Amino acid sequence: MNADTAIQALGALAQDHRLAAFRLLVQAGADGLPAGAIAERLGVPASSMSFHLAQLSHAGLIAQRRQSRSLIYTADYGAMNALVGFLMENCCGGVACTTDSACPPQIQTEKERNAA
Amino acid sequence: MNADTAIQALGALAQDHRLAAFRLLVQAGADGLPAGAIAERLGVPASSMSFHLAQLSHAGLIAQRRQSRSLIYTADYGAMNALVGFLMENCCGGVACTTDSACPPQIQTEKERNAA
DNA sequence: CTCATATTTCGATAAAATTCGAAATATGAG
DNA sequence: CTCATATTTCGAATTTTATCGAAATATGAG
Repeated sequence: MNADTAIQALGALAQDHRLAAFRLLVQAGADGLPAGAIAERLGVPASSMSFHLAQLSHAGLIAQRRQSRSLIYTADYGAMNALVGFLMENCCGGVACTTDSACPPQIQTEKERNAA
Repeated sequence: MNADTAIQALGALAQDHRLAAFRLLVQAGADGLPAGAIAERLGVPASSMSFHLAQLSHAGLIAQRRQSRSLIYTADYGAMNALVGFLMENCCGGVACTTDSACPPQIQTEKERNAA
């Protein structure tokens, strides 16, 4: 993941309705949730929620599929993983930035993965 | 870490100059860097950089100390760690969201830590 | 085809973030 | 005290985000 992609993802999550929506989708798992259900559970008008879902989608954090009349959104765990990986590699000095590091040398950097 | 704090931190990192500045500070380690050096290395006017450093500081991601005429900024690894922890706990389904999970059950949730 | 449901797109407005020069503040040197 | 350096704060302009009702699009039922 490059910095521009990371900024897109960080920005997508840096908004309360979007973070809440993403968390709902993470909880919902592979089944996902239809746009209307997300909007209703968060008390946000459908058109506003649609705007936020588009942001998350554009950032690659969620995927969309149609099921009859509903558009079902699902969290993309891979994208989230990539974001966390980026933060750990670029913003934690290359090492897991935990003090009570339970698992310090196990984290493989992107470079190491590419080399393997 | 609660959602509001996480949103602050995510928003602080979701901007190219700020992300770049934070990465410089991570590289610089405990010594940190003076505001002027960051601004110069990123080619950003001092007043603009000052604005961005204030955002990062307000989000708790960096700390400030005065050394003679310079204000030295340093990355706060603990805050970064907390952010990564929040993302892993709340946005990865409670488990490390890695597919090739090197260290899956080792990650302790905030609840587990509080209980211990 | 017509109607109802689910959701997005449009458009206009309001709110927040970004930019950066100029002026103000803080510190130290002579 | 006066001057130079380092940085922030202020103010004003520009750009980006967020909000939400109304209209448009997509799908399926009868």
